[in-house]
Amino acid sequence: MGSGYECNSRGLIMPIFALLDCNNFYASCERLFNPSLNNKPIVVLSNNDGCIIARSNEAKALGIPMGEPYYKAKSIIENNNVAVFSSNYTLYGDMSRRVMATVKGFIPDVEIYSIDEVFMDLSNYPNPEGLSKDIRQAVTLWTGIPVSIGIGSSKTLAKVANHIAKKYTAYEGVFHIDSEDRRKKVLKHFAVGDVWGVGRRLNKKLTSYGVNTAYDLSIQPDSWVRKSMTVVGLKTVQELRGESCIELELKPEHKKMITVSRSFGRKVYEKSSIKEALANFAERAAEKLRGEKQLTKEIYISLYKELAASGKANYKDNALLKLAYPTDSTLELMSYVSKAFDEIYIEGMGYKKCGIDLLKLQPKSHFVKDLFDTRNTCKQDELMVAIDSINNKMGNNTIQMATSRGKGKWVAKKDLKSLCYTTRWDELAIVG
DNA sequence: TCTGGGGTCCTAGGACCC
DNA sequence: TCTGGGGTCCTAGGACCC
Repeated sequence: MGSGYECNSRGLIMPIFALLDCNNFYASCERLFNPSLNNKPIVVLSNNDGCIIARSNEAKALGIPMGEPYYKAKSIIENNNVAVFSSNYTLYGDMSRRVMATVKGFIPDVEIYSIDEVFMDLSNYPNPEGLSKDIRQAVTLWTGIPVSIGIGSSKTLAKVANHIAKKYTAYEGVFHIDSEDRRKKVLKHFAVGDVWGVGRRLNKKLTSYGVNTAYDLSIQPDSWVRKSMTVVGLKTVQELRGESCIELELKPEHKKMITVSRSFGRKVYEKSSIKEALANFAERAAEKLRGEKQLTKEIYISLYKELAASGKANYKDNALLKLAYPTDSTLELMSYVSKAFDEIYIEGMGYKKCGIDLLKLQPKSHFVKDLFDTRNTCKQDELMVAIDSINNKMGNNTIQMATSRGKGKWVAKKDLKSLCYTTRWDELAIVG
């Protein structure tokens, strides 16, 4: 306590990681702008209003499971007056930025791990626990989002500690695995399936071998772990023992792929509708790509059809396009996608979903035009910059390519979406 | 054409995460 | 057992080479 450094059994200095995680993030965001929902159950639905992806504590207490299809939970929801929202990613993204900005005000060295989680390196701070309490308080005060913080000598242990901080209110939202005794005690009561890196599949396998708790896993021999969980699992196990193997990623690496895909609200047969959807996705993907300041060299197009007869739910038709020259132009992407689509589309087929991936990305700054490249890239760049800046200022889709704007038969259902309280002038929250 | 052994590169698919 | 969309990483296996 007090030095800011922990030592392991060999007397080596160990790093200190903290993980801040927003409690029931999406549900908390919705509640923020609707105080009448305080202490009331809330659920948030996935795209397409398909299933439940976030629940307030009250909704969890009602026994509504995570990932439950909406229609299955409908009776519980109606009987208990549960507030239901379609997901509103604009709102969540904006609230996330506010939370992260608050954290960065305390700790400059952070890794934003997901929309509602951030890892911090507290190795050089004398009182990690006190500091975490201050951060937690500031985030609550300045953003209204409740958060929990877990502290440990590896990222995996910080994750475990975070679970404890959330579960046991007596710790007031901050829990530190600060000794060997505490580490063992905690891991012995921690289900192996809840460990970061152990998914459904591995959980099943491990429990079948009698490895039920995180502690059980942590004492397995390396060779066995390597064999049954690959090198990834070995890292997890070492981290559970308190040895840090997964470093903080302070600077986000360049993205390796960009995906835009969507399920349709229903089966879609019209060629023009699917083409319109793909054009939309190409547009979105190109925007993301330019936002990342990268170019793409490969486009992967997938159409998902439903094969009722085969028992298999989804069957996929793909096309992989390798581009002669890397690009970030919406126009080029759209024309490639459109041509490839014509080749894989089957007349009369009912499609349930489609999407595109951009692969083999490379930084735009590294691009050198060669003699055989006859594209007018400068002119396209100017056009794209103009479109992006207008769309940024005036809202998405202010300017859109004609092929991507249509009747929108493919558009997903979003019946219960809340307003964009923080990002759109016309939907600002009204105080009064 | 198979006979051996060894190596690299690429892709598809699986498993995990939020 | 797929209910959603967007990611990353690892491995097995095929193609191809000597």
